[in-house]
Amino acid sequence: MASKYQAPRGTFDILPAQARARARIERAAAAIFARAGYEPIATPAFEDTELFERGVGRSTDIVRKEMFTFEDKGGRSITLRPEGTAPICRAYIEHGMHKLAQPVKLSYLGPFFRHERPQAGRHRQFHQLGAEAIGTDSPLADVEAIMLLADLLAELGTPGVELRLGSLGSLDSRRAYLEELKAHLHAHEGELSRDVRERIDLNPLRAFDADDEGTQAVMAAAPTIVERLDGEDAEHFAEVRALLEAAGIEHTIDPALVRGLDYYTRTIFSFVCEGLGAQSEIGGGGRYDGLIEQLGGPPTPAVGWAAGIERILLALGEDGGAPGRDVFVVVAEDGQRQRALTLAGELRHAGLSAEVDLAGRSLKGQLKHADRLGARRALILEADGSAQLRDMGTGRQRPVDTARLIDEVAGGGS
RNA sequence: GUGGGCGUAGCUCAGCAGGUAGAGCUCCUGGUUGUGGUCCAGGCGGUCGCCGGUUCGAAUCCGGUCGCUCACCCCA
Repeated sequence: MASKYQAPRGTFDILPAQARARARIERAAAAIFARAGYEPIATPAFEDTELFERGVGRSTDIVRKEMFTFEDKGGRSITLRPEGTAPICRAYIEHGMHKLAQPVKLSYLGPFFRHERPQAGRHRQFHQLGAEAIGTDSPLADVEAIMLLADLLAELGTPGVELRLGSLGSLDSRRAYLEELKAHLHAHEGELSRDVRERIDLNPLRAFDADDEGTQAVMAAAPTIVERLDGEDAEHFAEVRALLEAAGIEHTIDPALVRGLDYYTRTIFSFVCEGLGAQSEIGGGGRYDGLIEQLGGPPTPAVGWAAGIERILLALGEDGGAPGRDVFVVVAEDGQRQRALTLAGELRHAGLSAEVDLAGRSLKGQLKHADRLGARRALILEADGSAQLRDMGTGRQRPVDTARLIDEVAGGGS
């Protein structure tokens, strides 16, 4: 344990057992994305700092205190990406994707970086997978996106998942609403908990999920943003809700739903999972109709989400299980080692997993090793050139002809 | 950035009215003159996070520091 070097704070090594559990998630997501036509895209792990300042918003915690920012040798300010949507929008604009058939549907998977104090479900380098549908303001796109994440979580068997839904309206109506909410809170300052009172101007929405009674009473009479949506925004939200109902996706309206980025408009949503610790959000997203224009592109509505892979793993409680092997080739006598490797090669070319002892173990040691690896069968090569195929489950073995090895292994049960 | 808990073998931990380090698991070897999974024996493996202080003597006490972890904040 006294190793001199450790993975940097908030980072971690993904060891083989973990890698297997992650691979399952990644495969499931890739299949869901492919079937729905969300094509993979990958953007760099770092971008110009300004992309995030303009895209995510200078007032957000992410930009104010959580970015890994440094200067490159040319004096440019570079930032390790804290989120995936702004870079994808940058790519959309840079490659003129507005000229493609709209919407452009994309999916991604990769590492992201935020300089936060680590805790359960929160790391400095973490992994997200996500989807974006760019170029349509149809509520159908909002619901299709939500369906993808709901499907993924369901297919993985994630327990206790809940969908929270909200709408922010346009940037203007959102700003107006927040002023109204602050005014309401200021008018009742005396009845609020100290915590909430101190954050009225910083984060008034948080007052909605305060536990103390005084605050709850004030919030019961507070305006909600959903009530303040104007005509088109209200209609859009109603359609999203109706479509979710039609798709059989349960959800609850949450007036306090918070997103960490400034660019969201209209629909926002969050999948939460109890029992994850303090970081209960497993994935979330929303519509960002103004972002692409904000970044210098043509006015382009879009919707998308991201989910935290570490959070999904936490919710699944998975360890990855044992890898297993189809065959372990054992030698009864050292002179057979070269032949063992050759035969393992044949098995591998046939699509089977096969290993040989690389450590000079005794016959007994090799079988023990095969057992530890979870090998289903052991092929034992005798000094006289004959061979036995041993079923590691039952302990039964029979002679086999290594000239017809693939047939022998594929055919017989043992 | 703030607060709580914790830092002893690869892993999980015991040891702590201060006397100079242990267990289980893992791994390797043997018991089994060819054959694993149970059992038994042996072996490998530790600057007791680091620095300093008290003491004849510290893993055990004190101070500092670093790290991990949980929570606040905030979020994937």
